[in-house]
Amino acid sequence: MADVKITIDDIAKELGISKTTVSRAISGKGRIGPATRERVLNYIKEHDYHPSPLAKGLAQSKTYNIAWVIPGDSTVTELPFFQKCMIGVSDIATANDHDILLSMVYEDNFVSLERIVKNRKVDGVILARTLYKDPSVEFLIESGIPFVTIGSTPYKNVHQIDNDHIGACKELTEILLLKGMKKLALIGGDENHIVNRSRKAGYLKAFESLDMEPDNSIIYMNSDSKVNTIRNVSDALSNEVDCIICTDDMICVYVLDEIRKQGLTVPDDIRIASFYDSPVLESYQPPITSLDYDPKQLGSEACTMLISVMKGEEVPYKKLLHYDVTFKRSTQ
Amino acid sequence: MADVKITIDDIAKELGISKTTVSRAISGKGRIGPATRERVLNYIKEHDYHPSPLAKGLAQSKTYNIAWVIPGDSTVTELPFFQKCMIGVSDIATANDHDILLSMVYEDNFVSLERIVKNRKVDGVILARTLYKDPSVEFLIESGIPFVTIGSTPYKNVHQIDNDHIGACKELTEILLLKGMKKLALIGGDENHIVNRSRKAGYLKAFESLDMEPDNSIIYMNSDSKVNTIRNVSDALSNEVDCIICTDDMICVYVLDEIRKQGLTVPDDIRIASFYDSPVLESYQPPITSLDYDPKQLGSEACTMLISVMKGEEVPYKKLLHYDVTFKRSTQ
DNA sequence: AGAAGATACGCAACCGGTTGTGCTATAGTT
DNA sequence: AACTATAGCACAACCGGTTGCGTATCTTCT
Repeated sequence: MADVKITIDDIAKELGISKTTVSRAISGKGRIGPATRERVLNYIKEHDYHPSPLAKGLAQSKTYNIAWVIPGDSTVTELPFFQKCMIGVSDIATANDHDILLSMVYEDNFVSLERIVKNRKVDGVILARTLYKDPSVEFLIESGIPFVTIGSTPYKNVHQIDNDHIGACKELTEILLLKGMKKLALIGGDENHIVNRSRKAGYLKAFESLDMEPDNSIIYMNSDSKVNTIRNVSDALSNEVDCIICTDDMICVYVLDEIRKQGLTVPDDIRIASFYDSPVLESYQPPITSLDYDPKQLGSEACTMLISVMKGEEVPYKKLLHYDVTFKRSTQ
Repeated sequence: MADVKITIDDIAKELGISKTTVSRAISGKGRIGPATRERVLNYIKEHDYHPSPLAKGLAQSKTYNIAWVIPGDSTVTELPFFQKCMIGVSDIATANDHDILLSMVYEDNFVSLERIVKNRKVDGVILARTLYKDPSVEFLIESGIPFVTIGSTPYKNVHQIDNDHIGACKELTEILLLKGMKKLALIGGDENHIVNRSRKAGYLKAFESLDMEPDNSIIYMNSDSKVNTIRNVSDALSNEVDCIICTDDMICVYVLDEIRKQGLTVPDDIRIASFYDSPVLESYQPPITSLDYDPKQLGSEACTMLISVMKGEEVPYKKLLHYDVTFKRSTQ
């Protein structure tokens, strides 16, 4: 640390060779004698030399950074989902000598992302958003920068990765239907959000595959607030449903509260199923049927995908990660 | 976007002036005619020119990046705390034309941080960690890079910012003591973590200020697992305590579970108080006494502090943020 | 009107690397 | 022995900005 700052020129001078040679010794590219190479590498180890990423970047028009773009909206940041994802991204990025530049965007603005991309501070972008139709995707397409989205989008020829929400919810719904549920309600949030949209699609698919007809009057996709959710539960109960699937576990908490208030018990009077998005239901009694998935894996797969894309490799545009359909917390 | 990439030279040539002048027009430094300046600025707007941060950085030995360092350990990432903090950091950084480079560190290694600092990819560091004694702080001191820590550290002459956990817990304890609690237990996690350590200190201070003697046999600072916590609760109950303060709300959940199991009710048989670290207690019935603080503010203050430090300004080493002691969720 | 000072701008070096090209000595071929 | 191929290395241009210094033009003052 004492050495103020040591450059490639210093090394060249010290070793009596040209900086070209030093550079080649480090990168391993170009023709270089093994003995010389060894000398340089040793010198570098000894003196704890780290090449300036700025200079390197300037010369190669690369930054060795990737952008990690997540929503900053308060409702989303309550969930540990993105934070877990980020660990996966971080691991893979670090392993590939890339650093992560953070960008927080909001439902109605992504200036932070624009800045980073237009300034060319990154070589690629991982866009982790929740909206199905998302203007920032269009921006990225325009810009020409390599990117992958976490969460499905309707845009074509965009690299995207997601958990198989459709498949998981289809499976869950099928299981419940086969268990004999007659009136199976779905209570979910805004369909502009990928997760809700997908889970509803899975719900419908299950009916289709079993050749049954879903009852649209007990599908509630506007449960964005506690108030709405409670209204929907009441309505469902007055419709005498025997089971409710919640598209996320925050909704599930409200549903359970309301059911308890009305004097009903789970699972005797009514069954409840949900997805494991956050730990709020972790210690709930009785344990709730909920499906697991692994955000960290989602992150690392996304990063792996992006790095391939940045290398110019041919990568399939879409990848789905399967849920762990083992009902870990279920007693039902 | 069509223009492949436009450089400062292009602009100079196009406008028939030197790149020096263009550079000065942009930065505003150096003597330049207002008319010329206007021309350049207009051209830039028109052609959506963004100077290369790499070139700029290389020339000035600055990166315009700051590192955001957080723990990647799974127990920590469950909490939305750091994510909320990050929003504050992001806002301030963006407003000051800085970007955020992410670094995930672990209790037993901070290679990611080392890499970023040694590679000079950042101009400053915000270290958001939970350990009281933290080797990465020593590393940062050694390196000479400007940094601030979120969370108090015992190191001297280190810029640090934290919520006033001591003050808040002191106040909470005092209130409870003044309400007449005779046997007031404290159940907390490992004292190597800043928060636990501070809250215990506040607890003790309260007794001191009221000239009372704390009972060490009902202070349990090893509640790091559910098992330990439950054992501690049992022990406290057998000691016939009339109130329990939990150092965090995850502990509080376990405490409440156990109390319920033993057939006791809150707050009639026993009172429970905690801190609002995550939303797990949000919908608990009955609402639990818990103190609020604002992670986002913590983040933005930390970033503001860092930027001052980077500018070389004189900044007090320590700053405490006060809690909102309004007992929002309390009915007790 | 001439000198002094201020203003506007250009020249060229520099930040710290990468890389295409060319030169030289050695090894390999016939 | 003469000729080519190749390995090992250096030169110098280049990436895209910033900045100290020098110069030409314009004010201003006496």
